[in-house]
Amino acid sequence: MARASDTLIEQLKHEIFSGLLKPGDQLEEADLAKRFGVSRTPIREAIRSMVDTGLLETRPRKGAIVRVLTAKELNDLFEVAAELEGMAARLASENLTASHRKMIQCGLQQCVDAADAEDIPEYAKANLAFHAAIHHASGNEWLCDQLEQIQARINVYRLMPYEVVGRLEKSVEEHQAIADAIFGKNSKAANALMRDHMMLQGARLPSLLRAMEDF
Amino acid sequence: MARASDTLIEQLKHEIFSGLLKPGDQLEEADLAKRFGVSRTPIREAIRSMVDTGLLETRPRKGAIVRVLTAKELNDLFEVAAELEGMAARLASENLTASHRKMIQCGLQQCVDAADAEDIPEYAKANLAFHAAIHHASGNEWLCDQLEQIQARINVYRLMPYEVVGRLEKSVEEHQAIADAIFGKNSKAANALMRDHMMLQGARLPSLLRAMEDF
DNA sequence: TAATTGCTATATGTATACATATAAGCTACT
DNA sequence: AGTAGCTTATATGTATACATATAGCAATTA
Repeated sequence: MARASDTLIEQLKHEIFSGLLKPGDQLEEADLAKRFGVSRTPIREAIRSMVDTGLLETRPRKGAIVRVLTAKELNDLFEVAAELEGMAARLASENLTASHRKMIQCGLQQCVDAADAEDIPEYAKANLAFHAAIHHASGNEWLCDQLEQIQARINVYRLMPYEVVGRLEKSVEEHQAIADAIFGKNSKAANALMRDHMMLQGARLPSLLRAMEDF
Repeated sequence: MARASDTLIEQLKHEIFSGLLKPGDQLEEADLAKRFGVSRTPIREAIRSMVDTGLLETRPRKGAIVRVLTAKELNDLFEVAAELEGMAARLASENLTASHRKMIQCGLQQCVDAADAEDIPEYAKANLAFHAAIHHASGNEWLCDQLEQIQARINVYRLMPYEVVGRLEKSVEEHQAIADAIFGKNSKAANALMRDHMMLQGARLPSLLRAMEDF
C-alpha cells in the first residue's frame, strides 16, 4: 500500500492546480484530516513536503497557506525556468536519440492539433507534453526534476484563461522552430529559441498578475 | 522556541557535511530519537524534509539512508550547477550594486588569503563565500535557493582532501577573472568564465569518485 | 544440500493523546 | 471611552501507543 501522505500530496496538488485552492487559502490540519479521513500525522507530512517544494508556506504557529508569489518572485521563477528550459533544449539537441525525437515530435503534433481546434485546456496539456519530452531528451535526470518542480509552481498561476487564441498560433510556430533546431543538432539555436520562447511567456506576467487580483 | 525538527535538520546536515555520516549510512528513527532526546515525530519530519531536498533517500519500508549518487548523477548535478552558476554570474554583472561588489571582492580576498596560506579547509569556506556573494548579487532569490540546495548536495562529496595545492592557485586566478568580468559589466564573459570554472570542478569527478570507493 | 515456506522480530506508517504558544475577546481601571 | 492586562479557546508541536508490512532466519522437504 502506498503511503497516505503521498496520496494526499497528489490530491492537494490537484486541488491547487484545478483552482479549488487559491494562493493565500489556509490549510487547517484538522479540517484536512476530517475531509480525507486520515489522522493529522500524514496531513502534516504532506504539508511539510509541499512547503519544501515551495507550493505552500508556513508562518510559525499560524499554519500553512497556499504560497502567494509576488510579481518579483514570479519573475525570478520565470527567469530560472527560461535558463533551465534553454539548457534542456541544448542538451536534447546534443544527445538526441531516435526515441526521444519521436516523443518530441509527438508532443509537437499534440500542440498543432489543439491549436487547430482552438482548444485551450487541451493546448495547455500538449504544451506540457512537448516541454516534458525535451526535458527527458536532455538525458539529465536532475534537470528534469528541477523543471518539474518549477512547472508545478508556475502552474498554480496558470488556471485563469490567460491564453488568447492568437498566442496559440505563435506558440506553435515557436515550438516548431525549437524542434527543428533540436533535430538539426543546432544546439545554440535550440537554446536561444527556447529561452526567447520562455521569456515571452514571462513577459505576459503583468497581465497575469492583474488578472489574479480580481479574485 | 524554534521547532525541534528544524534544529535536527541543521544537526544532521552538519553530521553529513563533516563526514560523520557517509553516503549509504542508514538513519534509524528510534536511534536518532534516543541520540537527540526527542520523539520520533520531529525526527520523521526532519528526514522527510531532507529527502525532499535530495540529501537522503528512502526505500519504502526500509528507512532512510544518506543518498548515494552514481557517477552519472553527480555529473548531471555539476552540469546543472555550472549552468545556474553561470546564470548568476551573468545577472550579477548586469545588476551589480556597490554593496554587492564589495561582498564579491571580500569573498575573493578570502580566497587569495587562504590560497597563500595553503589552508585547504579555509579555502573551501572562502570558495563558498565567493560563490554565495555572486549568487546574492544576481538579485534572484529563487536562484539563490536553488544554488544553495545544489551546493549542499555536492558538499556531501567534498569532505575528502580533493584539493591539490596547484589547483588552489588556478582556482584563484579563475575567480579573479570572473570577478573582473562582473565588475566590467561584461556579462557574456562572466557567464562563460563561471561555466568553465564549474566544468573544471566537474571534470575532477572521476578521481573524486575513485577516492570515495576507498571508504 | 539447496530451495521454499512460514514464523518472528523489527522498523516504518498511522492514530491519538497531551503540551504549549498565540490570538482574540472580555473586563477592569484610568 | 479607550487601553492594558488577563483569560480562554484553538491550532500547532510533540510524545506515545498501536497497526502492519517486510526482511531475515530457521525448519522441513525434495
